[in-house]
Amino acid sequence: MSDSEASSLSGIRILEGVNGAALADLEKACTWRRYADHEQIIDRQSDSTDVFFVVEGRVRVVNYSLSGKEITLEDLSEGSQFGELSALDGQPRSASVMSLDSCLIAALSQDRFLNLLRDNSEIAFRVMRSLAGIIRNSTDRIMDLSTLAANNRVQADLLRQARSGLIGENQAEIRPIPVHGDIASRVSTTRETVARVLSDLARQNIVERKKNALLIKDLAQLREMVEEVRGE
Amino acid sequence: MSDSEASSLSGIRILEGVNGAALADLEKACTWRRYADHEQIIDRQSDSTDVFFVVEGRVRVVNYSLSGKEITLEDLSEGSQFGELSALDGQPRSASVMSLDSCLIAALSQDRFLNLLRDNSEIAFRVMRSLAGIIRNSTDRIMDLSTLAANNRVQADLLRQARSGLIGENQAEIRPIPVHGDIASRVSTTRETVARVLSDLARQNIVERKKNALLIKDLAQLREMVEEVRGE
DNA sequence: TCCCTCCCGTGAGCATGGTCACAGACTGTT
DNA sequence: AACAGTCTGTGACCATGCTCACGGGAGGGA
Repeated sequence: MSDSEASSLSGIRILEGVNGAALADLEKACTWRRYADHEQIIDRQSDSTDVFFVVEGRVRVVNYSLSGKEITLEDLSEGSQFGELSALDGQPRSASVMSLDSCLIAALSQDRFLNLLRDNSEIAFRVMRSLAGIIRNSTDRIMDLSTLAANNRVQADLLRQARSGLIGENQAEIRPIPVHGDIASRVSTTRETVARVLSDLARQNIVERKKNALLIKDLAQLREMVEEVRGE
Repeated sequence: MSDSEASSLSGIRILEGVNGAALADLEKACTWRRYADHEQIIDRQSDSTDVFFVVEGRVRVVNYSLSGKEITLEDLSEGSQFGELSALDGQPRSASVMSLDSCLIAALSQDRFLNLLRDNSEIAFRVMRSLAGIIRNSTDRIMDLSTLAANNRVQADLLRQARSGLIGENQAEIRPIPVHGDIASRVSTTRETVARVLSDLARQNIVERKKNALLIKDLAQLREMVEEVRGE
């Protein structure tokens, strides 16, 4: 992403096609703010209703159990938006959001957002499709939690991550090496279980821990290990 | 619901406020069909794109693991719609839907549905709010699956069901008596575990199985049992 | 160089709850 | 009245995986 785009909304997917003047207008209407690593951007249960655009950096949508256990719902990168739920229905925030990087975030008021949706059905459709995507991911996750054992959920997560780092037909590289605790938080298990699964896979020559990448050497077999148990 | 409304779309929540002529037009555009008990209405993975309205009866949105285990995602009653996801994004169905009763269902084509949303932003907003509600429910469920033990999930489900049958401050009546297997399918556990939890609660005088209702005699204590574990 | 702080790896112990197996209750049917 | 079908209750067994505990490696400041 070039610097000239860095502080504009031109990279935001749901706003694609908004013409220059209207976009400049929106940019002016936003409150812009830069966040450092691991800063809280939204607090669950708070009752703000702004919508946020991720202009630069990455953010994580999370929830905490009362015991402090962290459940990752989704990671979002540049071009995404979050906070639509409260803007749409006026209810309190359903989850917390924190920065993973140094982030540049633009916040748009509920009013402006709703007007935008009302006046531009193309954008409304993009929002609906984005919501539909979140629902599809959520139901997949519910199915995983309901039907897969913990170690298979870890394997399934590796497969998902592998999709963006394919090398040829049967191999993939995940980089940077994922932190075990992060995987655990995504698939609702413990750091230790993730470590054990990875050790097992390494012993079976299916993955290999490289200097700064995790190499998956046999995608097919990994896939088989997940499917196998799904079936029984 | 009176008979005069029984075969019209006037009870469908997202269509509220559509004026008579336009509504009659939509009604004519729909394919109407009556389903008996436990008939399949949508098959997961199929690639139809219609949207369905529940005019009469109740339907269940479910998914099956390959082993045949049934995971209930949601039960819908009169006035709801389903099938929007595929209509919006053109992807295959994300879940199966079956009738629970004898149902009267109206199906509207993707084209007509999308035109409707484009031409009537009020309806588009209702659809968005409805999607937002599904997402909120899903994330709650993911949190429950991630942080609660099986028996606490059963208790939590009882609390949810109790909300629509309150008797005074601290008691509630759930009727008809829920079938154990149904609860199990909603909270992803087994029929046996549900039976054991209910037995325990009966022993502790918190619930009582009546002739054709489940009486919850101490909501406060039940609530406490769930919260307690959520915290640790 | 020496801490300090994150991670990672792994063993032991134990609670949870899924599985299997039956027996009993209740309903509607012939 | 007998029977089939569906739902419930409970015991026994045992795998999974969470918890706790600890040691080791790798990087980064001072």
